[in-house]
Amino acid sequence: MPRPLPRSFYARPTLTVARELLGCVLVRKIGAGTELRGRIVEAEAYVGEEDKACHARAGRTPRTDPLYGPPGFAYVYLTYGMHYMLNAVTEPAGRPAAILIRAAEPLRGLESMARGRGFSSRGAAKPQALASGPAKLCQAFGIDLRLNRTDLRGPDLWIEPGEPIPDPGVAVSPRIGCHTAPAPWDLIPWRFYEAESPFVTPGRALPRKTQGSQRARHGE
DNA sequence: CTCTCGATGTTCT
DNA sequence: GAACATCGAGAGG
Repeated sequence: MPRPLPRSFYARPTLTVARELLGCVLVRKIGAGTELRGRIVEAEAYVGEEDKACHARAGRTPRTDPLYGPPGFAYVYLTYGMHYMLNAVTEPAGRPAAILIRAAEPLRGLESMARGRGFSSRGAAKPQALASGPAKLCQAFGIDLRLNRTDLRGPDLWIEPGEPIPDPGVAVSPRIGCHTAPAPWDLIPWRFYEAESPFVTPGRALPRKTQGSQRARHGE
């Protein structure tokens, strides 16, 4: 039974929603039988036309239109010509904002997720390789453009409440992949993730401008 | 382990 | 034309 978060959950400040989305459970129902479930462990906030890393920085266009719509719906788009990204629209209608769901801890339907990721059903795919990044998550959960504008109360895709993660378990950092946005939007710490989780985006060398070794040390 | 590069198509300048 | 909310393969230490 879908027990989705109510629309009022999303109709709040995006930073609050992003933080509280950690620990909630993303559910994808495919056909009659398969139900994929994953615990959200990483999310990023994109807020308003003034946020120069947000797609809405270019104003309302056919692509960004869902961001201006009512909260609690999906905003799905294609990037790099091959990867889909899943967002949850937030804030009251008219204010463009959303949360990028970046990573989840697989709970159920791991075999189907591995298939979606292109792993042969023979080899045992590591669970932390299934949805540890926004494009991987979409592959694992079978999310593509057909789910753009989908109601996040189901029946195809929804998010349920989960066990809340206490503050000490949550870390923040700049948003990943926003290094070309003008300051302060490139460094503003609007990425939220579970500090100790092995299911978040793996640390990678960020495309560096001219600096040498500038590593995002976290955890501790 | 680190770093570089190419895939691939839509959107924006 | 360039950029792009990415990923994985391959080269090198």
